[in-house]
Amino acid sequence: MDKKEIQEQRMKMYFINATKELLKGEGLKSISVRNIAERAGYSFGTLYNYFDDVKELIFICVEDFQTECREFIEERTKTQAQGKDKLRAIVKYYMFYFVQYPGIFELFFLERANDVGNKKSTFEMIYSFLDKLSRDEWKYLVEQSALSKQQARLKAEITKNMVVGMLIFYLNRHNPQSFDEFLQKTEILLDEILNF
Amino acid sequence: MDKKEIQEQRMKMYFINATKELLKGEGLKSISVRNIAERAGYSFGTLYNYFDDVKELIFICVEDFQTECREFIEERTKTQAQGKDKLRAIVKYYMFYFVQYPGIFELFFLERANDVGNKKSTFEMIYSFLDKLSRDEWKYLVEQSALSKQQARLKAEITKNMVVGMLIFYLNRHNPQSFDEFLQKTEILLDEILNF
DNA sequence: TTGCATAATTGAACAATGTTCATTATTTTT
DNA sequence: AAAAATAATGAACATTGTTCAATTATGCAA
Repeated sequence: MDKKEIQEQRMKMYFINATKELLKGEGLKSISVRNIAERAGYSFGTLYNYFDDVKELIFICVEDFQTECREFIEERTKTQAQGKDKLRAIVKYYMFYFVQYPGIFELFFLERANDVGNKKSTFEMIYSFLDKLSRDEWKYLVEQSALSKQQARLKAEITKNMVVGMLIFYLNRHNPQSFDEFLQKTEILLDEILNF
Repeated sequence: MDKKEIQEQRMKMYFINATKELLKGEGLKSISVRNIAERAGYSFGTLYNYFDDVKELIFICVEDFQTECREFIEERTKTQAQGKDKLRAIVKYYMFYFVQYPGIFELFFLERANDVGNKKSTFEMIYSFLDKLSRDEWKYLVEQSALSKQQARLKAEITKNMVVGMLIFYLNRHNPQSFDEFLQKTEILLDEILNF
């Protein structure tokens, strides 16, 4: 039935939006079934009529946040001309997005891949997310003969992994202590990687 | 009293060793107060006569594991002559140690810095751990005029952060899937960073 | 409108978590 | 041996995710 479909989707949305609000606000630690359900205006039991478990709900949020993150970056970099500067900016705003929403960072990178199935593709999406965001710029630099295709691949890989490490230390360990220092460090290390 | 001191230390050791065994074996997820206490041969309540909370117990393990990790690396690299190869080897075995004990990786890098005080220094120790392990090699390379002091600092920083990112993706997300691929990727990326 | 059948919502109940604390057991001192 | 001090214990509490029988709401046919 069509009506059923619409109603079910609407119900799901209530829970999804509640979860997204909590993740943005308080982060992963504030997520509980009872919390989500209360914010959605239903009992915690009702949640299980629409989702198998709380993980399913949380991983639905990942895709929404990815879209949001992409838009966040594009808004801030679309006017820039192709090249190193734009590449740097993309990576920078990619990091800033997660600094703004540490809960989403946890969700994207720290949540364990316990089990199976459909989540595999979600993880793959997260892993290649920065690659997709910066692909055009690396490609452009290769076409400009600024560096070889192989070197671009390696530097992109180094960047991708380094960025996660930096975010861990900053968000989980307050190292560096201030955002200013973090910003400065980001710039300096990206400069070193793009120093060709 | 001296006797009291010895007895208390001994009691602490029972719990610490039980915790270390669990971390090495099953990882952080298998850690529970009742689990630790059972393995130590006492009630879970007894644990609280010797530790403020389970976090204190866990963070004591960090220092022990750091010593173990340092020895693990030194055993495998002490015969090598100073230079790039040894530096690569140190970083590699640093990573291998955590691949061997993913629970210790979680403990070192993923456990949140919730609160205060004495843990600050523990986190600082963890953060600078790879720096300390590889300091002599970077210094040697600078002395050999292979690269500038500033560049060495930056490359060390890039490496430190990248390594954590790579371990996250490998241990938490099974990316790459096999240890062989992970090993290969490690070598290639370290080569690129040390390509001077 | 009424009555029945189907569907959706609910929260009590369960297991597992960390932590507290009054009670019990042990050891030390007198 | 009795008293005092110390240590060990597990019942109890507040959380957590999840299940499911019972309740409430809804849709539909008569």
